[in-house]
Amino acid sequence: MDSTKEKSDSAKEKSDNCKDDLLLRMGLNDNKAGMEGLDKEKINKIIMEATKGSRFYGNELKKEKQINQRIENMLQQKAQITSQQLRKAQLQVDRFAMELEQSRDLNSTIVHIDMDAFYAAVEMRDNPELKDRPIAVGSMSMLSTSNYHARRFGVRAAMPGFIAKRLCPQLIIVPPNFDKYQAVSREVKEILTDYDPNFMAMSLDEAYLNITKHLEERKNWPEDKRKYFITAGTSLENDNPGKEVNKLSELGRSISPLLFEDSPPELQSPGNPFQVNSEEPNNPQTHQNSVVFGTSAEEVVKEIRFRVEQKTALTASAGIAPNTMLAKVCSDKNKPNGQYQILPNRQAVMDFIKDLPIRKVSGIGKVTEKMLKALGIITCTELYQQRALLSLLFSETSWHHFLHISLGLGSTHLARDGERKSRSVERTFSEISKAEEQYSLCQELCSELAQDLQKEGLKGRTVTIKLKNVNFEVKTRASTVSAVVSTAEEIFVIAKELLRTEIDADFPHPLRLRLMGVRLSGFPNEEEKKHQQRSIIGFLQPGNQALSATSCILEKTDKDQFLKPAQTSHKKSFFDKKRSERKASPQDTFTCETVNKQSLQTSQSFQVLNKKMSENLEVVEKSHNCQTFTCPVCFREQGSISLEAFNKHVDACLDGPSISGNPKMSSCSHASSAEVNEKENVYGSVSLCEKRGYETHQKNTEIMSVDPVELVETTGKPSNTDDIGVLSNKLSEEECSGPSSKSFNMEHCPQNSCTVSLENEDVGSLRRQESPQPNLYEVISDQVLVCPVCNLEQKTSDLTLFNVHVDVCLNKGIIQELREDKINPCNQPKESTKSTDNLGKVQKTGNKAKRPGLMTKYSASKKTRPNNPRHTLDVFFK
DNA sequence: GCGGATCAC
DNA sequence: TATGGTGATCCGC
Repeated sequence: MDSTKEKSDSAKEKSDNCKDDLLLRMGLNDNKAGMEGLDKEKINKIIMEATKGSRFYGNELKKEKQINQRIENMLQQKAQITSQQLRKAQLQVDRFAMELEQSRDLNSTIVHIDMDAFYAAVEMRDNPELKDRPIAVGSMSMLSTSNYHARRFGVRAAMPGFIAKRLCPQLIIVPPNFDKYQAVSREVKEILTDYDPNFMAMSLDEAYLNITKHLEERKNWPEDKRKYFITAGTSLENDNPGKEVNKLSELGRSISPLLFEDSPPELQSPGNPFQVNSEEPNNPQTHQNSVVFGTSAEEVVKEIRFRVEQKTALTASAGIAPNTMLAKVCSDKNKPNGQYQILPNRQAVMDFIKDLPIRKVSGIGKVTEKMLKALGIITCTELYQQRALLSLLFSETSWHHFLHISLGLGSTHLARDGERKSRSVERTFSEISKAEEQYSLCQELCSELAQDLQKEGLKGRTVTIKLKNVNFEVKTRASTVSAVVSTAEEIFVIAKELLRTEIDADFPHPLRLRLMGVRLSGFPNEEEKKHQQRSIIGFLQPGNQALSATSCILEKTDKDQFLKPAQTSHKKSFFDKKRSERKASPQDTFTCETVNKQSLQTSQSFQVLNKKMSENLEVVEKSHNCQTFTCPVCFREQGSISLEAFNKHVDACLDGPSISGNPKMSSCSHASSAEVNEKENVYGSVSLCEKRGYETHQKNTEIMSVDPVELVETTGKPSNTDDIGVLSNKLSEEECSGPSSKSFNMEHCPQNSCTVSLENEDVGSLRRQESPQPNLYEVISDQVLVCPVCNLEQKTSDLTLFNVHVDVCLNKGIIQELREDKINPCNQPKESTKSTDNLGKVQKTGNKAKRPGLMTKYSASKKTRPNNPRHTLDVFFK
């Protein structure tokens, strides 16, 4: 009877914050008279008092309204379904159900292991003072878990600590110690490996095992291979010194008394420490100091739990079933420190499923539960009965999922962890409204993210920022660039721009933020990486005639490794600064940092740059014949000259080192590689380093372009080309470390010519091409690059950063603004002249005719960004 | 590709 | 005083 109470301990309830649902769930916290704890009314009252009127609650109400609207939409749609449609759907769904039934696989034995109140249990184990007391792990702001004692007071995971304290003033909140949990988790996983080397860890305290193979082998195992000695753990000794511990019947409580004493007494059936639901003929045999486990699945799982407890003094619960979906539900059934098995036959599965509330199933969350409840569906049986209707109201993915659940079907093999798809960092803080602080924070997040990315060697193309305002409204903004990025600086260039757009959009009102996050995704898969690899090899292959434009997508140089960790320069973190309330000057708090390094960009920059250039040319073209042009080669403004004159300048720029009207241009080299080599070997290498040291104010840009056709022709000198791929690595590693560094740089950069035409035809052809002409630009700049899109000087010598900036420029469509305001996007946010829009404001949307999806079909609202379109160049310069 | 949402842990 | 962080996926644009 009361064991059903403990079922409610499932992880699912942990994360629910919605008060309505909380109220419902609290019914599971009722206590017997005289017992310590709170009844549900008290719990709900306290929670409501602590919650009501808060911004958080306001947002919860708003979200609830949206869900209700979705439900209303769904019910409307349901009302329009004809009986004929329903019959047709029934046939279709039943056909599919039949197929599923035929493919039902009962041959696998899947185990789900779940450590009981893991973090809390570890803390209790390691601190005897916490024994017998209600504890939770987390902070005043948020708890990640609570022990069973605390749960009697309604203290749950995902509940803010300050509310928990009101529920249970004696509650001890222990700060989390993840390193320790990790170490314990490793110990557990070592055991699991013995039963399934390919087990799937879902988190520190949860894992799936496929023990099918183990069972097969185990059949023939002699007894001593299944025999384990019982050792009393340390926690045991300070519990009940005189207690007899070497009997299995005592294991449950004696070895890990802490948890058990918190458990409802009815779970502690003295003669049966392992909660099992079937009569097992070969229960563990206890001897003097050892125990022998049988060969059945149930015995295996007992053995696992026994070993885990012996090793860690912590208990685990487990579920055994023919598939993962069922095993997961099972592990929850006899929690804590229990196990449950669904025997591998259809009847057993269906019996189990019959009255199972759908909410118990992984994947059915709060919202889905509510929507299905509106259709009268609470149990799996009802889910099955309504299958035809569901197929008409939900997306295919969704109703397929529902059908699987209602038939008790699930995955029978443990999918190997796929490749990571994204990496992110986010942080909650007390309100931050000042733009410069927001930028500064953003920069810090980018640095953190970059560190994480570097550890895993990840580079991606899409940067997403996440903002949550003080009203708990969340929005994300993403930007995809044409080449992978990974360093803090690269990511920040993009993130900053996204942030700036949002700040501008709300101007003159500040963004009142409580959370900010940065994510990188769009990692190239293995195939793409290989392709890039092949491309670079093909590109550099001597005599390669079939040099296609696409083959020029080269691997970006791996310069991060020689980039000084950006963070090391930060003595104090943003938060530290805030905390100490030492206000730095605006320039300090937010500047687009000049990257103190020089990097040679061999590859993708060409693609990016070329694209930008071609688009820039269009810009120029569209802005009539007399304009301020910026040379795409030397990046100097050419003043108001005609296209023809500008073209001549570009040609000249490409043709020779001396450029008319550009006194600051130190070289725009078209020397032979030998010349360059010599020159740089003798002078350049040293001078560049020196320049950075002593002449940092001086602008110095060197540009080389490489026409691939000529490159191929000149590959008779292998030394010129073979090493291009590693060129920047070497260069930057040795950057400024000695005279040799720069010579390397030049040595491998074959000179060449590149003609840039502003004739319409050429511009058009550039534009039309998916991939630009395979020209390879290498820009070496000591100080300043000029963005060919926005025409503004970029305070960076890092070409990749520069390219990212250009990408961002294009993506955000800020060219016009920039040209007008002459505001560098790397600098302080400008005062936007844009009127505030209703960005983020909720608007109703009409019903769509298409088949609904679970998540959005019945969406109650839609956000629009009327004044913040994703401009394309075409739009901009129309 | 983007943005909002849902879900798990 | 005070309601998390990370990753994945789906769906409609």
